[in-house]
Amino acid sequence: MTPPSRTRRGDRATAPGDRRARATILDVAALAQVSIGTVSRALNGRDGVHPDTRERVRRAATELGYHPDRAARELSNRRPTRVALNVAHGYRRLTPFFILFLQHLNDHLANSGLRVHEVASDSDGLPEHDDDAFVLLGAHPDDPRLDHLVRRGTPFVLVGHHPGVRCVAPDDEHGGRLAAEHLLRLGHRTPLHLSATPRSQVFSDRASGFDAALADANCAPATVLTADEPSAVGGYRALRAHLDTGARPSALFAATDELAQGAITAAGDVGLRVPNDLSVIGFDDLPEIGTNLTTIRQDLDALAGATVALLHEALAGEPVRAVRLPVRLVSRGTTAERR
Amino acid sequence: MTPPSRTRRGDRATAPGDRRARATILDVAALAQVSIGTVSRALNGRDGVHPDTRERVRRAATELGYHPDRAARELSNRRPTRVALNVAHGYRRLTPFFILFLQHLNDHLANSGLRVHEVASDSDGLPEHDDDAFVLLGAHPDDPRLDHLVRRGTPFVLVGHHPGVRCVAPDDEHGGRLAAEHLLRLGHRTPLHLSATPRSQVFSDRASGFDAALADANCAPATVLTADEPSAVGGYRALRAHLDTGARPSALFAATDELAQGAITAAGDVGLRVPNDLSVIGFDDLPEIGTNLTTIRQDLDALAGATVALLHEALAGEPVRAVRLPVRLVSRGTTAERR
DNA sequence: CCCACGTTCGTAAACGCTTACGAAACTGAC
DNA sequence: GTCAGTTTCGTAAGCGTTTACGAACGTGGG
Repeated sequence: MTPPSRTRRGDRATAPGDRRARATILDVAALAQVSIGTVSRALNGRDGVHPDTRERVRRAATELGYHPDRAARELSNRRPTRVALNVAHGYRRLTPFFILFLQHLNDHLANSGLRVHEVASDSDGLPEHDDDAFVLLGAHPDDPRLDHLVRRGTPFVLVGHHPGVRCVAPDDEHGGRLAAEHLLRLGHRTPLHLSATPRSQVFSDRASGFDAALADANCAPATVLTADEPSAVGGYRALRAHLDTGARPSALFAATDELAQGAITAAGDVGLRVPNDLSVIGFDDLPEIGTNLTTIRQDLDALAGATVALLHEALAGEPVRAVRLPVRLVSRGTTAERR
Repeated sequence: MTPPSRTRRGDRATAPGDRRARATILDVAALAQVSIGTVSRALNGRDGVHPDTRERVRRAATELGYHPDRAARELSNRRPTRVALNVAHGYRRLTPFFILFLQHLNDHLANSGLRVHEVASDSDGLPEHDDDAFVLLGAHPDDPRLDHLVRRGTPFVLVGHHPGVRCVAPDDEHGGRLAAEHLLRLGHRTPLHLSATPRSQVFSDRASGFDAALADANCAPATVLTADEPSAVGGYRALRAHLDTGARPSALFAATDELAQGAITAAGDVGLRVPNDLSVIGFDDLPEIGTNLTTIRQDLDALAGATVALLHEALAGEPVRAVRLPVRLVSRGTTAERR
């Protein structure tokens, strides 16, 4: 075997005092004591690389903060950078909200020289190597995919929250808070909270913001109704069951516009008028919801834009950061003063 | 002089029956009977190229539909693709509308791997060669920059209209039409039209759509008031002068929200109430306008997104197309039925 | 001990472009 | 007709990656 090739630039890694120069595959090769071909194969998951070697290369790459140059890769590959969308199992189902977000995301991606390659909807399976980057939509606290991607050094963005990874999310907790404060201002001191199962991070953040604001106003934590699915019918059934026990709440915070939708129908069916007898506030501000719903608005387009911006940062090897997008209260016709 | 180099791929241009393969600099060099170095210099406006040769290369490039590969160029340049914004002289001044659009455009560009290099605000001067692509904001019918860019084969997008070039614009004419129809529905058959000078394409499109709808309803063309500047004070002065002659119109279509703003103030100053005595409808739907203005809304974010999408098409050498973005009526509190 | 085979890896070419360098051709003055 | 200076252009290296090819090594059977 010939000794590791020392090209004219091979010694750059030996003098790491260099200015802002990004590490190249040559630097990694020098550090790991292998050739550039091996580095490429190791990092791209090609086989024919000894596990030990692969590990050594990976370590060298992370040590140097190496990220392949997009232009060079595209030139060599003869294809644009491809990003795959990967939806967490069991998480966000194909709700209207979700589909809407996907459309915005697609637009932003398409305007970015990036190409959406694949949308895996129910993948517990770990991401494969065919794609250059990933957008993860939601994640369990101990999602194996996260660990997998960081280990492999693949650029990715998580839409959701997780400590230590590059992620973006609307400020769900603050949204819950806004909802509570609005209701409190209207004189409702014992509002209901309508949530749903599966109870994702999103739902618990909204709930905890809501409860925190109630606590600040010296109110007891809200009674929680849990719909068996995060949809209009789920919301309907949950509230209807509650009302059928004779309960008569004056206000309700639904974790989703769809849940709110169902709740309003249920209220109507037992003769309650909204907002006179029952104030209802939702979350998301879906344009589809025809009613005049008071809700917490999140800007899907901004969310999509931020996702793509972070993706570019990931591709460029910039440091990890988390983005939290503001939400705001949109006060419309389904909330009123307590009578 | 050595004969033109025939590399292993040099003969591809000789067999143009190839499938979707994009023309490379080699093909152009072969067709123009020069070396690739000369092609690069000729097309990039470097000097040291004989005018005749340059012309020959240009012709070869357009004949083959050649566009440099972005990845290769970035790899060689060691810098991202740079795009310059270039504002037409005398056209859109720095109105709030315009600034707002620039912000959206900047966001979309930044999310695109593209970098804004330069904003030339008052440039009759022709674009130089430092940039890889251009966004032109507005253009005269016989703007020399257009011809210049097409000749040079530089990728660009015009925000505005011009036959034969890649451009994007809101549907101003249809917007004017919507305004007229709204006023007609409310019973106003002799509305005023408040426009401004300089009378750009934008203004004439809005006016012609307005007049066309009036004509369809068998109404006479609207009386036109022309403000001496497209601002709130311009609008104020124009309408105030008109009202001071004793005229008492029942409705007015302002070509921009700012003009409308000024008009409303003028009406108030002579004791006219909006919308009871005078209905006012604007155009643009600026978020800044605090009043409850009925207006024609255009989606700035969509406009910016489309601009960037077209820019990518230009960079990729795809065929020219023009995009026209829909606008819609937002009916609020400054228009009412004629009494 | 030799040979065939599989595994692991290094070498170098290729992607399409820009540009430093130097060679050829032309210019004009002498 | 020479020669220096000026245009004009061709050659080749280099940008950072992927990957086909083949070399080196280890393994096992005979």
